[in-house]
Amino acid sequence: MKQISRFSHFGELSDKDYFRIALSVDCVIFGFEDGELKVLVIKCNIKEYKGLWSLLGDLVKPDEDLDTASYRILKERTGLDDVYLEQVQTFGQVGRHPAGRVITTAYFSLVNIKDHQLKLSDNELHWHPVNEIAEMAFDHMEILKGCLERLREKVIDHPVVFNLLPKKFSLRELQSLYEAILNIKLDRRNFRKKFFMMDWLIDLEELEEDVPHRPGKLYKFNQAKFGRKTKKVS
Amino acid sequence: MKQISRFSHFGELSDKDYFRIALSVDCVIFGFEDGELKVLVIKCNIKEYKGLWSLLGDLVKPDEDLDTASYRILKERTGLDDVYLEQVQTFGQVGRHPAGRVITTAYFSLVNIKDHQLKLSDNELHWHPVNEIAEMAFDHMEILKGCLERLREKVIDHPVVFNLLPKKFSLRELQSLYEAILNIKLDRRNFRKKFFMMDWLIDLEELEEDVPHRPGKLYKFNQAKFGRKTKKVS
DNA sequence: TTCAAATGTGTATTTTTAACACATTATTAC
DNA sequence: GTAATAATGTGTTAAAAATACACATTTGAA
Repeated sequence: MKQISRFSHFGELSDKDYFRIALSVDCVIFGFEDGELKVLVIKCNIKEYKGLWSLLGDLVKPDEDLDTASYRILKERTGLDDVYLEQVQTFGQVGRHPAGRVITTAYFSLVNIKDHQLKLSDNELHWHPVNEIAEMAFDHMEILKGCLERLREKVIDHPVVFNLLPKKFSLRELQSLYEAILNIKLDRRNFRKKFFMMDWLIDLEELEEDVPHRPGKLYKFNQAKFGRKTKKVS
Repeated sequence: MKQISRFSHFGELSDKDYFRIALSVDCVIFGFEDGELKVLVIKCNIKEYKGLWSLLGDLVKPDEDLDTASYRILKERTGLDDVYLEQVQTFGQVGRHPAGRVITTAYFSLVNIKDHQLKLSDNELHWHPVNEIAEMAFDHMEILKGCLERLREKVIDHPVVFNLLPKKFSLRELQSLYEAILNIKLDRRNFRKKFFMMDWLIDLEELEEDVPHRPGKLYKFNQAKFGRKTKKVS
């Protein structure tokens, strides 16, 4: 109770208010490729979790905001600037990291895989199908699940999936993306009807190329209608 | 980049991976009284925010999980054990706390005000109508807004509001609670119909007492249908 | 030229949500 | 005890949203 009082009411933090704690952010970076939802992971080298996949994360710096830290990681890892990023949950279990007390705040982000293919090769980074991951290092499986669930809730009401697609895309690609995220089959006619009604799409009057079948029309996201990408749409 | 590698891949955290950071949790404790949604606040005594309301929070202990810390605060402040608690968001802006770098994880909780009236008197705690708070200490206004928004989303699909009511309640009380949370008027007939359809309620075959009008039937929450209070219902 | 595969399109049905009014019951005031 | 007050309790109709469903068209490939 004394500690509460000191903390809530009176001046500076005293030495014993601090302890050896590290703060990190972990990014669940989603991508979409070959009809599958994928997540960017890296092989874990610490002995406790040798060989398992882990998420991309880093310690937060003393003078760095949480959001800034996660943007930094994304930039460093994917080279991408203008990505969708959303804080999901903070994981603070005492024993979650073998190296000590590390609290991590999880973010999910949505990127178009094609936009940064080049950066991947010389690295141990890897796009892994979300559905095919059963085990990860640390509590990263739990983090991944939490972020996936949040993504699923999000896409139902909010136009965020466009961050996973190239600028121009067909309705088939869009539908297949929703099916991959939600893990369900959708009716093509109802899907199209709904999207046209919502007015989220702009018809580019162009056709797909290099597809082994009748090409579909290409669309782009009606961004003007929603303002900044990362802003929540009500 | 070196720091990323050390952190992600190799053994122990080195000294420079730590910095003077304090971790806290803040609880937005909601209650319902006199037809209003209220939040439990305390007068802030630090000079920068003298006289403003602040949320109830405390530093997390070195060996304490985040969830445990927020339960502890609730227990200390309200005397209540079995409360609904949900993590909402972590606030880590560099300058958010005048005493130093303090990162806080916000939780909201739902309690029945009547259950712990006694504990309040000798304290500076105060139940304040949510709608009448315009300014708070620190970034607590932002935290409150975030939690309120989360609560609003939550109550639409999930049976959590019962935590704000006494064991026995009338449909009028229940509806008035929804109206207070969502800040809208609801149609009484549709409201009742919906609740009976959802099968969330058990008719206690009792009537209200001490009401200055025709008493309504009393109900209790159909808890058996949903398992643990704090568990998410899909 | 034919085949395969995906595009593009509309209607009927069901379900959900929203709007809406009056008789009944208990309390209170006279 | 009678009348006034105030809230309870109850169904139907209309509108909107979600779902189910089939066939002709276009292009690429064989």
